[in-house]
Amino acid sequence: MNPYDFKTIEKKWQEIWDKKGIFAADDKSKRPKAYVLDMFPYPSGAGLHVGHPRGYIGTDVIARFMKMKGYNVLHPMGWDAFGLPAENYAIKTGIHPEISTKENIQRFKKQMNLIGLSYDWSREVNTSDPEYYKWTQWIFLLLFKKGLAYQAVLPINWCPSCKTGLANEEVVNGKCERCGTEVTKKNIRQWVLKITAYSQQLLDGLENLDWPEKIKEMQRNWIGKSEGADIDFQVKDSDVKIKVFTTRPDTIFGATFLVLAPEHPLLSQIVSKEKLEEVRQYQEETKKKLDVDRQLEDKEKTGVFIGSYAINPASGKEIPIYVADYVLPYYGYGAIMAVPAHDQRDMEFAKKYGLETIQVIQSGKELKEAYIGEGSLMNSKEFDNLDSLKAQKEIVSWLKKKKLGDFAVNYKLRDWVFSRQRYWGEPIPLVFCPNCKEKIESKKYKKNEFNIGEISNPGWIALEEKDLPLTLPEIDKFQPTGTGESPLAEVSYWVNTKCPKCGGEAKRETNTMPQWAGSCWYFIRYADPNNKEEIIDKNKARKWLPVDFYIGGAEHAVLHLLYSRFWIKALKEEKVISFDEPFLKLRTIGLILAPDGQKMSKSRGNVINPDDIIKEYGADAFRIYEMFMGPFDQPISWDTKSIMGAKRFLDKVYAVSCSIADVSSKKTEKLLHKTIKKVTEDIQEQKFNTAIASMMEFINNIDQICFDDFRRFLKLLSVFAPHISEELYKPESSIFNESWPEYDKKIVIDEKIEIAVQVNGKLRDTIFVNLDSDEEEVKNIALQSEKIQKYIEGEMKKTIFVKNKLINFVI
RNA sequence: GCCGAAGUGGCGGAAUGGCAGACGCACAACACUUAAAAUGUUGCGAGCUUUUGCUCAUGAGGGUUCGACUCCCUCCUUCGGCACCA
Repeated sequence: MNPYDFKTIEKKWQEIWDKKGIFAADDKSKRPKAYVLDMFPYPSGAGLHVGHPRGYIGTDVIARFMKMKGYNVLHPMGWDAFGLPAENYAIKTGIHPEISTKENIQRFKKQMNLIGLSYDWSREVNTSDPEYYKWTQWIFLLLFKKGLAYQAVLPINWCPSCKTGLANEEVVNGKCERCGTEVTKKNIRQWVLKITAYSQQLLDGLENLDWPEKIKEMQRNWIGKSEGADIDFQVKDSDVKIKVFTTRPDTIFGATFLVLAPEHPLLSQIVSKEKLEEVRQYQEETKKKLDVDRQLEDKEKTGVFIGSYAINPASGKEIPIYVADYVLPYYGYGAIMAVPAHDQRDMEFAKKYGLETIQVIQSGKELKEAYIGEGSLMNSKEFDNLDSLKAQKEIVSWLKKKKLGDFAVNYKLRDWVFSRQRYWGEPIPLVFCPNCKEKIESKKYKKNEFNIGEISNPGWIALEEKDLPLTLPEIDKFQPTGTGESPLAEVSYWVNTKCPKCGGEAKRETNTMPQWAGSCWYFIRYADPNNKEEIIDKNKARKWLPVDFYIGGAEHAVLHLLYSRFWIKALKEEKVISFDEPFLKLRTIGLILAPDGQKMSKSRGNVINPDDIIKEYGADAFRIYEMFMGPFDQPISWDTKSIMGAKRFLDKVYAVSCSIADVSSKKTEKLLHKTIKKVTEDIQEQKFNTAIASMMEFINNIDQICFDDFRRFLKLLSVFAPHISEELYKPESSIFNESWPEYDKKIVIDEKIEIAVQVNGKLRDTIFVNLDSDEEEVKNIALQSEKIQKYIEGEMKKTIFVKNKLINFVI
């Protein structure tokens, strides 16, 4: 048997597809649309390894399948091209990120084309292209004007030696990845987006999405809704009230102290003179700690009494106020009422500092550990003996009447820190104008002169749409400034500008946007990539959006998918688009690990390059193997040996094409229809591995096949192995312009079927019976079997009969 | 610690209440060949058995059921995610 010449065939068809534009999405077609999308990659310097294409091939199978099913398919690809590695590479080598990024994109594209992926390259987008990021900036301004952007001073990871801010991934074990210095915190002015304004909507929106339950659950946990109460604690001898959130207002009589986070804003007002120094020192200590350290598992609790007391609004008792780092500033109000009897952390803290413990829920046993369950109340005055769930409602209502508290909902979700002190990102299109600042602060401005964003961030003025894109200035020094600011801050000709509102002297914002910005909305742009007037034409938006099928790594379960959903909800409110969830159906890919079971990475030296595999076995064999190796959503180790199986299968298909008969045998015909059924169903459930297995069975078991039937088989194969299928199909234009084969229900059915005969649930024989035989008929045949007779001695208690499956005699 | 997923031949996996191991890899024997490779044919969970066949076997133990890889309980292991969340 001659192996087929994949090199020639694959190159030939890739060129034909490209020339004829077979896979271009048609803006004018009346056919129903299917938008099939990959998560676009960051074009790293390392190129693709064999793990990346798994998702791309899966998406490609679906896109080609949908096309043959009669859909007008949109299947684009692009580049998430801003990001840290390109900038770090520039710092090291002086090569401009734009240049290295362009080179990387070339390489990625070449590798993708070798695989034969059916992308519509006419719609390619690149997030670092000014024509693209013009619209990223446009969306930012829309959010800003809507009041969804605000400034805050927040700590960033800071390397005191490199004098630069660090991303979380650049901090390894609390040390700077580059120089090994201990990382500390530095407060920096940041832009923050109010994603929390959409907490409930983001939670509710998950309901109707066809996403893996696991991913939905992760988003729910991330949003972290909890219901409880806000309660005010009056500070003794002061006007200050400390607000806390609690999920257990029923335990309020057991609240014997308050704990504030070291970052709590009211701390300085209520700390006593004697304790001032001690508290300040504790705050400093906390600053040195990284979140990681602060959250270490069995770390001993630390804290400081601040010398002041608060009044428990229920019991009226005076309770001490502490500051401790186990209370986090971001969650709730950065302050808790501590109930040592019913919260383990509070109990540990109380034991260490000798604080009072009052049990208020009956637990039925001695309290060695905090009792966190439900029960009847005790030590709670008029609420005694009330069930804790009921007591929650009554106590909050009672506090509400006294104006000391109210029912409240709290979310774990935090607002999104949106600025980066970096060069290689989208410039934030704002200027700071002292003149306008004064105008806003003195309220001497006309109605509609300033937008909501400008009024709530005095001095910060939005660029006008006609001035977008605000492009990155060319620089050749990418080194960090040492002050924590972006390298852009050094480019004075760029920074100093005129205010678009008043024409006065102004300075540009030098922070840039995070990498997520471009990926929040790229799928919108694919529908209308070259539009210079609008972000997207309304008709095209209606035609293509939202995404019907989205495939990517589970590592994006929370951030990318959540941020993107947030932007879409805001854009819908502004009527830019008319859908409120971007990705209707989502499926995740299992990681491909190196043969050693480790993650593939350059540093481990275990990377397998798809180019080498394709050179040796061909793109079709590579594609078949990637889809055959195991369930699509499970992680799996690469095994180059096993690809031989895929190659042999294709060689066999090729051999069949050389011995075509005039008519197919009955056996072959039946098998063909069964295979069509199985492959169709499996593709719809992304069970690509079993779809391929059934095609292998088909090829292994046919005896005599005619060209028409062989072509039907090739259609099934074509979505997985497109090149060889095109070649053998001998098409007019392309096999992908043909329609997906249908199977005949009558042919699929077997008239005689084999069923299992069991005695006491153990298999003893199998017999052939007519399809749909009834119990009596099967019983008669089964009892004739000698094997069965051997086992049937004594009284038959009952017979279990499952039509077309089995008969079981219970003795 | 919590949440989630998973555990099946030498290996990747199939079967999600009804004949465990489809399909593939590796391996072995045979055929073709001067030879090797490639290809083809056959075999391939373990034990007992001359064959027929029998017994055991899906991480461990228990349970439900006529019947359990599949459902329930306890435990072990691995992988992922989250982690002092008030």
